[in-house]
Amino acid sequence: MTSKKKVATKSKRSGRKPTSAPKKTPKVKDTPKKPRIGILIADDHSVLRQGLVSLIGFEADMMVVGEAGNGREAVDLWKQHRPDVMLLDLRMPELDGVGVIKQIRADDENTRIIVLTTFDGDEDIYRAIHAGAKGYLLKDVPREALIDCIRRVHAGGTCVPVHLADKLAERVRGESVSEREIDVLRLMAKGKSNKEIGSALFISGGTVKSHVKSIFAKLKVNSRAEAVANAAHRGLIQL
Amino acid sequence: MTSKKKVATKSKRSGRKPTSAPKKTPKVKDTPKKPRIGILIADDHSVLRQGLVSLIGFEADMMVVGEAGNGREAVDLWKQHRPDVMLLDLRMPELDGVGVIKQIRADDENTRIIVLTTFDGDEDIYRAIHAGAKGYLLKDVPREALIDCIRRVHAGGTCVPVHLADKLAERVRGESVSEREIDVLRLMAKGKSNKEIGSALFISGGTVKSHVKSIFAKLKVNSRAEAVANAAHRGLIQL
DNA sequence: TCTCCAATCCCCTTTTTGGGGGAGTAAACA
DNA sequence: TGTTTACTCCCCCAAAAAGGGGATTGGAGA
Repeated sequence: MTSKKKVATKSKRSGRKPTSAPKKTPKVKDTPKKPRIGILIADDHSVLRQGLVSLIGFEADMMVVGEAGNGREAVDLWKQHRPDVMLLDLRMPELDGVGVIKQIRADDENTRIIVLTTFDGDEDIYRAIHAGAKGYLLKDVPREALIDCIRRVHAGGTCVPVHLADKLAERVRGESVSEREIDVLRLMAKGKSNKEIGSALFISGGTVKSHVKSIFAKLKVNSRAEAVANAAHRGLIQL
Repeated sequence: MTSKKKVATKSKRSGRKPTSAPKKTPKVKDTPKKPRIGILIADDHSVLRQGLVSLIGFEADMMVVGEAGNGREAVDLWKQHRPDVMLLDLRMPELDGVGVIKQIRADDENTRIIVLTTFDGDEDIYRAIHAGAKGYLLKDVPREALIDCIRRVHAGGTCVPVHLADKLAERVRGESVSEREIDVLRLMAKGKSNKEIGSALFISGGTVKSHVKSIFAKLKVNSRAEAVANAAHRGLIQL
């Protein structure tokens, strides 16, 4: 399953610290002194995995140590290889990205995980960062940004694109939707009336109405249909 | 922008017909007789493009002739290169996949286009196939299936995974939602009332109500909130 | 041609929603 | 300790939606 491409050892490394120590005689012994950044890839799209492997293959100071196609595999391979950096998709079969982060950080608080995903729903970002991800990239990142992000996170830093950071900040400022309200939202998306929602949650229809009112206020909408659309867009509920 | 990886000319070709004609002396003159399948890639995710380039690079009888990062670019590059097969993502900036298919088929009825996308919403599949796509793959396809699909489509065939074909069939059986009804759905998702929708579409609120009724019937739902959720899930509307 | 159906408009009734309030309890937080 | 906040429940009332019926037009297809 795992591709075994051999990296062409292009010298493009250490472009950030011009240490001005021009050893014109490249000693072969140098290589073991500088171990590569070991990277674990977890994504259910094989084509995308191949893209990452290929991109990372261009970098002399990085190497892919494993590829996982689902969440459980990701945790297993992490335990097996203990990579320096992990590239992780949020939406995966078996175990979703946030679950993977939580499980891994239960083992090692300091693991460097970069979430690389398609979705920019506020909730996804928030949950990933909150769970302990050090970076959050959308899959349309240019190649340089990805590589730069890996280096930054490996060095102990973080990386979140500005427009995503803005969403995060907005999310912190804005009032957050409570668990109970999300229960209501989910049933709302199934077409239930307040009374039906009340029955399902063992509360009165009037209470549901109160929840609905505060949902509207928090999401800044004024109808159930809009609330469902908004909540789905933010990633509060899955359709 | 376009990567210029040189293919390693791995001999893995014609693995389907074991012709049992083991030419131990590979004649160099063979190559021009068999021109490669020229492939154009259109996807807004650079990492995924890289993955495709890399995967296709392993095949001796295929080559990537161009990479587009959005719909408009895709059409331009198609006109410029006239590739044998085009791999196309549906969700792209500037111009979406279906729009690309339509524009290209206006020029050439016989273009072979494979839609390669993340979403399996019924509507996406239907629209793509209806617009003239020859193949429809989800991005989690294994590498072999992708290559096989390219060969099949290039040979004039089609390729749609069974579970997607099922959805297509189901869609044909079920009643389809009309354009006007989708207009209504879109405004519904924005929280508009029937009266507001009527004003926006220059029809009476009563007419909107009729549309809403038939939407409910077709989607088999009984509230606006559920209709929005269902329509979004099917890909009828985007949130 | 005739039929089907999308699109437009209308009637009726009952139920639900949306927008105002207020208010008590328990838990978390400063 | 006091304050906030999620969760629960209640009131009233106007507007909208849901569910039922029917009717006309014009175009696409059998």
